[in-house]
Amino acid sequence: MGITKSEIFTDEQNNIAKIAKVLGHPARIAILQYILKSNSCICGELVNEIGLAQPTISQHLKELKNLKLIKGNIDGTSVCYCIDEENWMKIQKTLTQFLTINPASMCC
Amino acid sequence: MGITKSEIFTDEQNNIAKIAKVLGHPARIAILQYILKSNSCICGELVNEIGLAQPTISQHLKELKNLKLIKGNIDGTSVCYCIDEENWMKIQKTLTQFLTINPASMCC
DNA sequence: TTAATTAATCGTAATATTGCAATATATTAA
DNA sequence: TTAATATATTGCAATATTACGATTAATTAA
Repeated sequence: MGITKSEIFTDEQNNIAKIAKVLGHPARIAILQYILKSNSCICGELVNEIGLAQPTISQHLKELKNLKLIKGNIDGTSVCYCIDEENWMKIQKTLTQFLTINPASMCC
Repeated sequence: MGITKSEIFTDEQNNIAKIAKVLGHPARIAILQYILKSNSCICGELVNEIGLAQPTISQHLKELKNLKLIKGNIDGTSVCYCIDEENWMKIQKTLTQFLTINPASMCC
């Protein structure tokens, strides 16, 4: 089918999966790493830095924006993207919390 | 196209994305949460617990096994799945490290 | 205004994912 | 052995994702 049955899962499960899904592409990881690395905001340099076409980068940026990992500020003809600190922290917390194992639950 | 250009990204970027991709489905999150919650290992209860067909669950389990988040022990006709603690920790570290922002890099 | 620049959107082809019925495999029980 | 049970695999249909050329929209420079 190709369609995920979101209805049968909890909001938390859907939320964690949604976050992970957006992080599940190397181009988006590369974009985030580049923004994190650059002390200042960046814009279309991503197209040169990463070897993907401009519409492709734009599409990936859109997904990162939708999840609110980044935000874009229009600066002349270009757009400056930066980390959306507040939401990043929330997302970080959600994933970190999920990944934190209670060792007592292990058995094999 | 639908094909990810893995060659143009670093191993680290591909690795982080691969991990996130596996976590990017609510059924797999639900499976992991169930294993974590149950004090003992589980097997086909997942099919009853989660509202998906047996082959679908089996497929999701396979992906979790491939990433080594879980491991399966054959126990009679059933299979007991549990967290692969060692690898889970590694994966946890990889993601957590990536998500840890250096606040100095923010600008907007 | 017009040209240049930059980024977003549209349309589309190629590939991947999700889900399940049917089937195969493997182990245990009788 | 045969039947029963549990899980994995195969094959397929429906949908999603990735990537990019072409185009559009928006801003700045001349």
